Amino acid sequence: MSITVKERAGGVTVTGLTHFSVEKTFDCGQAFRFDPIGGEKNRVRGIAFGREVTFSDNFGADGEYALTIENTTADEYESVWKKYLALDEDYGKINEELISSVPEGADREEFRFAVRCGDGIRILQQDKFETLVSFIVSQNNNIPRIKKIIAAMCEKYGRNGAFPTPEALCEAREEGLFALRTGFRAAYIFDAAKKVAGGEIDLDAIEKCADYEKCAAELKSIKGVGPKVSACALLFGFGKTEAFPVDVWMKKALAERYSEEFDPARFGRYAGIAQQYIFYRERYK
DNA sequence: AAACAGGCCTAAA
DNA sequence: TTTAGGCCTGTT
Repeated sequence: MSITVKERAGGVTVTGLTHFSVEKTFDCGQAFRFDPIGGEKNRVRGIAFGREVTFSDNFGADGEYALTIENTTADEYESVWKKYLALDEDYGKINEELISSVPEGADREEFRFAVRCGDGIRILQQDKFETLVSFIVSQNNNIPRIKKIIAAMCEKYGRNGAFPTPEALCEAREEGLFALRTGFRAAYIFDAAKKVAGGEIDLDAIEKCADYEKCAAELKSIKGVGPKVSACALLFGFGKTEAFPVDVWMKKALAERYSEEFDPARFGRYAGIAQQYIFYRERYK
């Protein structure tokens, strides 16, 4: 079944999708500027790349699954949202590949269950600088406060709702960032803004670089960016699906549900997608 | 009201 | 190389 895009008044409707869920994709903690509207978890509104947009999905009267994107055009879908939502990836195939990469036995069955729980999650490809800063803010923090801080940052230092540029955050200075209630993270955010704006760190080059460890090392030269933050930034903002962020939930899942022999490194180039399934299963099931 | 939140830094072994 | 405290803030 191939994907069909229909343009209509104020938006587009996409049919023929499989392995996609608005709710799971926006509820798994990778994006901080989207919220459900109308009490419906399968309808979220937010801002990405400076564009306000609404995503919703449902099964129509004919039983066909459809994704609706409001406030866009077919052209913009092709140039922006398709890549953002990772709709050009074959997640069905990826899922099979991931499952078969786990040695047969209890570990594989547990992972198969995690895939069933998390199926529908797509790894978004968000703005690089925004993702980097967002995950710096996320450390030792909780989702509601992370969202509040990001919103305040966009409000105060962004233009027309867009996430602030590195230059804008440099001008804010550490004091301005601290005033957003970022706490001890203010110095970290400022260091990131300074290094990116000054050209010391080239985010585009990192995106193009195929050497994952080199990319991670580069980001880790920013104060406040360690293994977890760099992995999340690379996964959700730089298209590095091999990144495997290990947080408290992952440690718990790996310790309690998988054997000693289980090695996440074997997931390979799509390890980050496996990570999301395991995380989602742990967090929500 | 003490503990905790999808970590990281620094100091010390 | 690994480990223990401490950190801003807002909630529970």
